[in-house]
Order: sequence, then structure tokens, then C-alpha cells
Amino acid sequence: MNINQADDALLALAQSFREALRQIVYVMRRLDSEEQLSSAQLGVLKMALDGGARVGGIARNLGVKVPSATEQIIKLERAGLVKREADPDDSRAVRVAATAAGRAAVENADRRRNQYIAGILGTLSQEERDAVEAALPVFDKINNSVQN
Amino acid sequence: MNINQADDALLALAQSFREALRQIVYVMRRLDSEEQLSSAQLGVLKMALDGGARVGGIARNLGVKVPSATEQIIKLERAGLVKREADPDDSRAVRVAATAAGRAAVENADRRRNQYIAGILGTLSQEERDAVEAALPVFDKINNSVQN
DNA sequence: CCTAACAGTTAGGTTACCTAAATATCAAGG
DNA sequence: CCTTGATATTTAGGTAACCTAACTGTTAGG
Repeated sequence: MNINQADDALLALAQSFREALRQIVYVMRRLDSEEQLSSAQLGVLKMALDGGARVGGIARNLGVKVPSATEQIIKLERAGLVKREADPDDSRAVRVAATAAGRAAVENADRRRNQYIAGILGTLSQEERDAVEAALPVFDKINNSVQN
Repeated sequence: MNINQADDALLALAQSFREALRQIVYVMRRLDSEEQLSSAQLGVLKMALDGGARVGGIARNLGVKVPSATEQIIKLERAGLVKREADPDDSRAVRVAATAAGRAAVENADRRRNQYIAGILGTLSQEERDAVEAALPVFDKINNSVQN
């Protein structure tokens, strides 16, 4: 009995959680549609900031397959925001590194997006902001458990 | 000074929040890719459960334009999960109603998805689950503030 | 009635994914 | 060395979900 109650509570939480997830996806889509750089491209660019990242690593971090990452990288390259160069240690690999323009674009996009989100968070009460803050590391943990 | 500190804290929270949003989008994508019914289609189906929903309302609720909603509705109709019928009050409008098969599909998909999410939430501590639960209504509020 | 506004569908295009196949390089064993 | 299997990326081709613009039919106000 007790165990079933726990299960029921968990399933109820799961249901609410799923609704929140769905809404968040829409929020994200909205946010993305108002910017030049998609959030996936911004993610690539950030990985390319320090020293350069490999295509496989970028794909893994983005949660997509390698060809999809390549596609975004090529777009960023055409936009002059990253450059692709041979990996000195492994000639099979490609290192993707941000250009100066790329670096500037990250700062710009980050600032704009943070201000947009901060504008929304600013309408919340302190308690609500605290609730969000407390939940964020849990979302991180959830994400990691889905990865595997 | 004080105001700027508040701004900085808000921007920092916004930054962490954005990272969580991005991760959640990936969790959602993963979840969707393992199911027959996309979460958008499941959303349509749920709106079609009680009495029937209009295409425009479905689109609004889904956060997409009307033609995109029509497209999903047609797919569901071809799969035998909804039927489209004239609105008795307004012949311009179409009412989308779930069939018996559609009703069953909702129950099935909901159960599967809830169990998947519950499986993840079950690995969390009680405190972590509480943190998630406390944050969910805030996400709801955020979503509403983005809608306008 | 006529006309503007509205509800949906159709047509055509874009973007972000995916899988499978091709290319190039690496590393380990014989 | 040289082959062979694994690894890193790109290319080719396809799908699904979205969009805007244009079209059809219906309603409702002047």
C-alpha cells in the first residue's frame, strides 16, 4: 500500500513535470526564433571558444549525431564565426575554433538572451526565483541520467 | 550599487536557467524520439479528448501556426486517432475529436511517458523531488508570460 | 446584399535532424 | 613494413515539423 502510494506520487509528479517540459520547449522555441543564432549554434560557438573543440565532442555535447553537428559548424564557418583546422595530434580530427567575430557573437547573443530571460525572471517573486534556483541543479542531474 | 547587484544576480540566474532550458530541450527530444506519437501530436490528441477542439485553439495551445496544427491533425486522422467534423455552431470551423483508438493511444502514451519520467525522478532524493515540485508552477508562470 | 474579417486548407519553402556510404587516418599484429 | 579493423569527419539523400502566402468558404455588420 505504502509503496503504491509512493509510486502514485511519483507518477503524478512525472505528469506535472512532463507538462512543464513541454512548455519549456515552447519557451525555448520562442526565444530561438527571435535571435539570429540558434541555441544549438550558440552552443557550438561556446565550445569553440577556448582552443577549439572536435566535431564528435560538439555533437555529443549537443545531443545530436555527428553529421548534424557538421552541418551547424559549416553554417557558422560560412558566417565567419568559426574556422576549421586540422588537429595537430590526430589528422583524422578537425578542431573547430571561434574567430574574433565568433567570440563577439557569443558575447552579444549571451547578453541578449540573458537579458530576455532576466526580464522574465524579474517579474517573479523572490520565493519563486529561489524555487527556480533550487531546481536547476536537479535538472542538470536529470539531463545527465538521460544521456546514458 | 544595490540595484546593480540585484541585476547581476538576476542575470546570473538567467544564465543558469538558460543552460537548464537547453538541457531540457534535449531530454524532451530524447523522450520524443523513443515514442511513436510526438509530444505535439499527443498534445493535439489530449485537446481532442473532450468533445473536440477547434484547429485554431489547438494551434494556439501548441504554440504553432494554424497550418502546422492542420498538418499534425491530418496525420492523426490518417492514423485513425481523431476525426474532423463540422462545427455545428460555425461552419467555417472544424472540430477535432478523438476516436476510441485515439483515446486508447493517449492513455498508452501517457502511461509510458510517465513511467519513463518517474523512473528518472525515482533516482532523485526526496529533497530533489521537492525542489522540482516547487519549481513547476513557476515554469508554468514563465511560460504564460512568454505567450503574450 | 456586400464587404471585411475570420477559420481552415493547400502549396511551396526552410531548417534541423537522421542513416548510410565514402574518405582519410590511426594503431596494432604479423 | 603492411594490412586490417577501428575511428573521425564529410557527403548524399531523406524525413518531420515548422513557416508564409495564397485560396476557399462562412459569418456578420453597415
